[in-house]
Amino acid sequence: MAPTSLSRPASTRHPDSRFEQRLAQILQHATAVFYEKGYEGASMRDLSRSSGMSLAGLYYYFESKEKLLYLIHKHYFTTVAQRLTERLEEVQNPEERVRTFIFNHLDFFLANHKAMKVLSHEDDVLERELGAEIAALKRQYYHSCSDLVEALKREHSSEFNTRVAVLSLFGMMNWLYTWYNPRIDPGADELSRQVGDIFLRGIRVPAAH
Amino acid sequence: MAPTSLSRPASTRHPDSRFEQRLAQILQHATAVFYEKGYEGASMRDLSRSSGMSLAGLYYYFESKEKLLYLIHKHYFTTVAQRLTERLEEVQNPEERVRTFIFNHLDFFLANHKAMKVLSHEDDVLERELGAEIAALKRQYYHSCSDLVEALKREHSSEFNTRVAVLSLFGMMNWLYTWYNPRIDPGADELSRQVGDIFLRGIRVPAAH
Amino acid sequence: MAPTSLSRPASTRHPDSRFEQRLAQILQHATAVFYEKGYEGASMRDLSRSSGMSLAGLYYYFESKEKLLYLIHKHYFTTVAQRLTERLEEVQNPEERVRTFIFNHLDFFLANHKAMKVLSHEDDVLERELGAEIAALKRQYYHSCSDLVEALKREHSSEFNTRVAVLSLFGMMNWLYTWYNPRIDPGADELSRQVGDIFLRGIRVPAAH
Amino acid sequence: MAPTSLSRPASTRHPDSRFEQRLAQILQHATAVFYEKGYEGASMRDLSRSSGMSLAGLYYYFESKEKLLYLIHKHYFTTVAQRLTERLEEVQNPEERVRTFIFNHLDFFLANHKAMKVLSHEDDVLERELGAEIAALKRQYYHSCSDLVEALKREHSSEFNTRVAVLSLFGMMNWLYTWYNPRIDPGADELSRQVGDIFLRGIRVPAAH
DNA sequence: TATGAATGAGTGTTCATTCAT
DNA sequence: TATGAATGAACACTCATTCAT
Repeated sequence: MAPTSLSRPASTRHPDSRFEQRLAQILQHATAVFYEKGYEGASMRDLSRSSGMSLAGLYYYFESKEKLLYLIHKHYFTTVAQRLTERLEEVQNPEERVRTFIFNHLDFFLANHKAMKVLSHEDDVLERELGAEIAALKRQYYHSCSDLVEALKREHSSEFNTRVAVLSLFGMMNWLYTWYNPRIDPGADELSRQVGDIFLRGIRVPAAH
Repeated sequence: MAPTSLSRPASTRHPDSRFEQRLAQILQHATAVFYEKGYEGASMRDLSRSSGMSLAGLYYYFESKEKLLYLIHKHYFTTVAQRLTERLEEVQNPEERVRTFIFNHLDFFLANHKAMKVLSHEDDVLERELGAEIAALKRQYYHSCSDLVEALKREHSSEFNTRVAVLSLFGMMNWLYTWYNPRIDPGADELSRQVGDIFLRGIRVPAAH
Repeated sequence: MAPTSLSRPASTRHPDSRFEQRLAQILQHATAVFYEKGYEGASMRDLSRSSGMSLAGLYYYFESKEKLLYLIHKHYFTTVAQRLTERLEEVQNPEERVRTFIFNHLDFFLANHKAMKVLSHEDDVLERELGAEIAALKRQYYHSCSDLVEALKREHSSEFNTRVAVLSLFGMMNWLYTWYNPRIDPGADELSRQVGDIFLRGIRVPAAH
Repeated sequence: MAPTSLSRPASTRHPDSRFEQRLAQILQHATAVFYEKGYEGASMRDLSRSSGMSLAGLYYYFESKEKLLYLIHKHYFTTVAQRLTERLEEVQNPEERVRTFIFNHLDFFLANHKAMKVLSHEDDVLERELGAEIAALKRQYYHSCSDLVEALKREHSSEFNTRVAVLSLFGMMNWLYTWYNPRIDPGADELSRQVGDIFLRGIRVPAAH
């Protein structure tokens, strides 16, 4: 995890320093609190309590509550996108590549479900530069999915509205945070197979001619 | 729209009185504000400003900010469910009935997109009795969809996890609030056709034997 | 009960009119509410609720919350003082006259214990003219007691600080509202005998020479 | 003065720390404000003004207005009871022990008359646990007086209602806050002698036989 | 005679944040 | 590296009161 702009001058940090480790812990606690109470509903006092650090102490690690949310967004988005890249390197078949995207997303989603609710739910609270940066990350992630779907579409000579299809797929996946229950619902493997089935069968539309 | 428990004794109200009308206006303004800022992020002062009524004056119409959110939830959920019932009366074919559900939902969604974001986004902030009542409404709505899908499944002798399928469908539809853009995306008719296509094709899974 | 200055022009009132009766009822309800919550702690809404009259309606009968407290003070003080006058007319013996004062006070106190708590407890909240008028009433009542004690003192040729003695007597009597329990404590007759015993024995101090 | 439950963890406090000192100062200011305006009538803003600390700053020292009143009650009650214990250690004679109680009470009362008005006047506003704890303290204090009076009663073989007598004594003493004027009334020594005279002579009732 | 509707000022309390240490 | 102490601004909500009807 490598947050880019922190309150401390960059020159005094080195990767995986105690600073980074401590910050990562705080981010975890904060994620849990935002998960429970939402970003607006959570107070810095809540974060202080959950992390065991004093209110003032927290400000050594990030400069504002909003920046903290930014760091969370950035960390998880960077991570999920990076894993995706790694996994796609080993897959060539267009349909398998889409399935890989879905599996990667859901696998990460279920393993980090608190963070993923935060990312899904607190999508538009970041403002200005911070918001723009995260939005760019998301756009990029969206396009990496969109590209995979387009490739498949070409292979199948299908006809459908890619934008609607891809965003519907994101809807199926991101809405999970409202209903997924690990005790009764399938795990990442089976779930991504089922969602993949619905989506892939769903878009196999022979072009009309 | 008929809010159930208000500060005034029920006996002094009659349907569509000035009181009800004024409350309905306030609900509209409040919906717009919650849409913009979220429930937690919106202050009663924001509501006062947007509705043109004094802060104290608002409390004549509802007893708390939470009750206001409850009234919004209740109004829109009741309405969408009622329209569904009406529309389903005229449709017999199982597949058409599922398509009717989708169209009804998206039609209402797009016509009341601010409210629908509020309903989707502020799903779990209502507590205790208020929350339980709305949750019951939502469960009922979910089951009405689930029943339609089950009927179709029987007809097609398909095999799939109904729960996952139905909640994926809700995901496709409810996630709309994060991306739908009336200038570039299709209207309710076409959109519900496309979503319906993906979903219905997606679940047409012949039973293995 | 004849309050002196009300919001309605005097010319339109006549004694025991419906207006006076309604006001008297409101005063009773208000007394009960002030007894429970204190003057500052009670809201006009509480009074509205307890009297069954609308918030705005109350203002037809008195012009402010403070004036209402004034009316209560005035009514009860006038009444207890008037009864005292009547009772003293039939008693000549100095000691008996002091006992009559005590009995009159306690008899009234126990019969109107809610009001008496209000009078005792909300002693200094009335301001300016209103406060001055009630203070004058109380001073007069104090002096009527003080005079009786002075008369007795002369008869017995006792020596003691009259002010301290009389105010101690008032203390014994007015403090009652904090502890009197009708189920275990004696009634007005016996209680005033006991308090009278303590006080009268207590001040029978032969002058030193 | 050792408040029991504060917002800071007990482990980080040590007796007479700056925190305790500052809290004690605030308690003094608050006592003066409650004395002037009553508990309900005083606002947190009044306390802020009188103590020279910001409104929000006050909440660092106690968690609510009610808790503040509790701390005041507790401090003064604990102190007066403790002094009583010390003074009684040196007195054996039953009558002198009652006189010691009276002197101790009035001495403290006059030296802390603002606080004592608050304790007398805001007797029943504390609720639940807080109220119960203070009520227990008061009951204990009442019984320590009652025991002394009982002892005297046995010695004199007197007959009187102890409860009425003791509560009358408290009435004489606690009512002081409504009338005591240091410029014209006697000091603690003389005043407690006079009150003691009235009370002790008052209860010297030979048993009837 | 009484009230529904409304309000400005105020309530107790919490907010994210700062700064000396 | 971390915190105790403090703050101005804001929070949801209630206050006594008014006024057209």
